[in-house]
Amino acid sequence: MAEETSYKDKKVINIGTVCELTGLSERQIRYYEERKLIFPDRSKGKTRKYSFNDIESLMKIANMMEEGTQTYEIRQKMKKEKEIASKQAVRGEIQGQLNARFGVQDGRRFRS
Amino acid sequence: MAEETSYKDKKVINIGTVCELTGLSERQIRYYEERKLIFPDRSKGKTRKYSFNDIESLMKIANMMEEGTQTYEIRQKMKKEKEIASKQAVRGEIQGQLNARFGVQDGRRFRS
DNA sequence: CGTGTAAGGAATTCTGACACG
DNA sequence: CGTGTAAGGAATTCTGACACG
Repeated sequence: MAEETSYKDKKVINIGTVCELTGLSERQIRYYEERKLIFPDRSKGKTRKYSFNDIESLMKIANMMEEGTQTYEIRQKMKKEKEIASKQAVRGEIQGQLNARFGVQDGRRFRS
Repeated sequence: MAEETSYKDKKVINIGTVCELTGLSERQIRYYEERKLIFPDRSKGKTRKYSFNDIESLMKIANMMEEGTQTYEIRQKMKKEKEIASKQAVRGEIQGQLNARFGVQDGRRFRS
């Protein structure tokens, strides 16, 4: 259940490297940010910083763009996925509370 | 046994970001490279690229330096650790070959 | 030995705009 | 709408060297 997110989510990659990893141009990457599809951090000097997660998102975006999907539609789709994920998180939390009270460990039940 | 190395090993981080993450100066980081303690990649434009693994190494190096260890000794120590790791890799490989021939699956033995 | 710094240049990134369609 | 490009400036990074110790 616990995931290794520390590296995937850290925004440390410059736009030039993102271009290499995704095959996209700087122009495209900045435009997708303008259209609210990705959200890089900024360093003091204003340079954009991306995470590996951002890169994965960009590759998915690139695929959808190739299929002719518009940025607006992509944003809609991402919003929906986010809602689903959030519902699953709530469900997981409730499940966790149930487990804490009524007990499940390594698949075996117990009473606390 | 299979590890998620794809992100940890990818050299994508610029030196400025490494400074922020490690608290070291550019000068220090470049010097440790000169002393063969780290080995960043280079982009076309000659800028250095580091991985998260490099950053972890640098933090260990920083700790040893604070304790007064010399770069030479650190390099020796790293060499030894590398040898140990390599021996373990060999052992793991042999074990894998044994398993392939005589069989272990999910902890249960089998004959092929 | 390990690190700071000023020096000068090269590579990187940024923004706003014009262009095409 | 999505992307290329030239423009000018600002931030980043690089190397080799001098300094201190």
